[in-house]
Amino acid sequence: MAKETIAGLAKRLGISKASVSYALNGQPGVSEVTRRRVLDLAEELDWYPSSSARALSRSRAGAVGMVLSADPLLIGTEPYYMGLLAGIESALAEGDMALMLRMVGKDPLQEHAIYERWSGERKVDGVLLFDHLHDDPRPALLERLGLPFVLHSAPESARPTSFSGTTTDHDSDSARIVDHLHATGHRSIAHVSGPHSFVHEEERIRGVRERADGYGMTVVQYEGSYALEAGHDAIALLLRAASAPPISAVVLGNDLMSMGALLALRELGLRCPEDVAIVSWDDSLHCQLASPSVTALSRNTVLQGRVAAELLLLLLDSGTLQTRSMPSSELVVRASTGG
Amino acid sequence: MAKETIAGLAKRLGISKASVSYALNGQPGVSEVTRRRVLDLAEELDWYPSSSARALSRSRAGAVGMVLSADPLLIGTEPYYMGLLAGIESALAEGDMALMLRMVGKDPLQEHAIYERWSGERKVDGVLLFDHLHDDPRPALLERLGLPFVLHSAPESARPTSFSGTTTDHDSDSARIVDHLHATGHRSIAHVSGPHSFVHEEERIRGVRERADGYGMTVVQYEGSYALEAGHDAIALLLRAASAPPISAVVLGNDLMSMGALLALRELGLRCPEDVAIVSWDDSLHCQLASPSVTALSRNTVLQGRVAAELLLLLLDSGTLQTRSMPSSELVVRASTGG
DNA sequence: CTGAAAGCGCTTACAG
DNA sequence: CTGAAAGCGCTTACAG
Repeated sequence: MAKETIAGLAKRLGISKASVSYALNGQPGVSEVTRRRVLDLAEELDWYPSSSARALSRSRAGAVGMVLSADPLLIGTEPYYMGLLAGIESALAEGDMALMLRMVGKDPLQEHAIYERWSGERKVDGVLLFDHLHDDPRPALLERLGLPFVLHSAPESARPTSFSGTTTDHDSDSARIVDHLHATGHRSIAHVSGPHSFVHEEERIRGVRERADGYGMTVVQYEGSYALEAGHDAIALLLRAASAPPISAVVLGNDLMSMGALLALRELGLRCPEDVAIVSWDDSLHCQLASPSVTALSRNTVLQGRVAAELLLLLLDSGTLQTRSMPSSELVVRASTGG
Repeated sequence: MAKETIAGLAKRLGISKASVSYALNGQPGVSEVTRRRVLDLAEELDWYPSSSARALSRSRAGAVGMVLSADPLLIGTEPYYMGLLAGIESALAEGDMALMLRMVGKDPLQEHAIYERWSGERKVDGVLLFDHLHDDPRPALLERLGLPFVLHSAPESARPTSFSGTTTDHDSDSARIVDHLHATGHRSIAHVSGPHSFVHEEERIRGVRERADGYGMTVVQYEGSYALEAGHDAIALLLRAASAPPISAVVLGNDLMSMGALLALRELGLRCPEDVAIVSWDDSLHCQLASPSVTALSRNTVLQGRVAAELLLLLLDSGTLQTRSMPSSELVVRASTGG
């Protein structure tokens, strides 16, 4: 069977290609009777319009792009990204948009090159941006390229002027964690964040410090890499440095570093939570399975992906810039803080 | 700046569109001088040919599709899929092919509908098939649709007659595991597999049984779902059933079930490995972090994805059907078997 | 409501 | 080696 085309359908039905197209796309310009006949025939023949022909004539790719730019090792072990992907995918599928996925290392130039290419080839209609960086060059680049985008976890201050984005209330997340530690008796804590180059880490750091200050708690900050080893090394360093009062709880920026912290405590012969309590800024199966299980901030990553994708669809369909705040996270209290 | 086109470049250079096209695509039909001028101008203008126009005139989408069809919860926690994706992506990027990703639940009809659509819209040039099922309807469907595909982990018996595929030597994997258990003194073991509907599970089951038989070992088989709870429940059930000699080691089909098994042992007050040893058929960070750490078969999932993608590219470029066997896995011995 | 025609931006025989 | 032209399969003003 030769591939059917719109011309073929038109001939079979004795009408013009235009009518078939109108019928297919729900456009006015055909009678209901004709429309039904077209739709029925398409269904009967299992026929779908060619995506590339459509893309060419509509000047719309029908796809959005996402670059996963992180240490491949991290991506593989971080459940965070899979959740994000699942959410994105579900929203895109509903909007009949395809997801174009690329994974590259931490090299920003590679990521930029992909955007240039996508824009030049008109391969995607828009882009999803995650992990907002301090002085992030990507928004300006995408604007120059004319590629619409949604910035996930944009700073609260970013009003929907030049781009769409989701915002996360890091202050509230920070407060949740610090409040819990204060309530369980901790007065001197450490905060092992992810890289300061991420905007969300800056905000978390400020949030934790301000909340702790409010309670008169001491907080030592340490910059980690999100890798398990970073959590391990941070603990070793922080607990070696004699501080008064001694650190009795450590907040770590993700689940991997929290696992590293647990390992380090074990090596040092320290008990958790009796000697040192642990809180993870990301929940995952690792936190649940660890012994002791780890108290963690549960952010709904699937929902986050979904909302970001929805904002992008909205932007592409109607040009509407919008900011949506993510629902606040929940602290799941487990054994690592005596839960 | 209006979008450049091939016609624009041709005009600027005072040559025909055809020449520009030939130059761009490395085709004969242009002098080296002209080719250079074209390439230089394209570079200077940051210009790339429109992917949809290309796709339409070449009748080639420039993308391959992959449907992740599994319990979303499983996908999120299984590092397996991320590794696969990373490998696939790296091979495709080198071949200048895009990856079209869809995630659906376990409903096979949904997956089939996606293939029909992709084929009808000519949205992808080929498809990557994972998790080969017993009586898998997908190969026949894809053949009917005219969509080339690669079957990952096809049975050894499948010669490259009708499709390309990778093969895994499950016998050797099984032997590796059983040998280790036998060497560490176990004579009565249980094997908690994944669903029997997967071809690879059938082969593992046979492999384990045959090898155990060779040693005169007893082996009880149990069908799990790959979910953590399945591993948990299996342990409870298997150890309750009094068998002689009592089961002293359990092999579980993936890392999640192995974690469940560990939890169940703890609940039952049994020590691992002293009372019951554990082996996981998939290695992951979970196996490393668990206490005790879990002996696991380390399959290189990144490589597996890469090879599958390479086979598909080969098939699409040259029509060559080929079978490639995956390198055999390595058993990483850890504390759960007394390592 | 319908049809003939141009256009989307490439590739590719076909003549020169 | 180069150019003019047809074709890929849709969509969309534009006339009727």
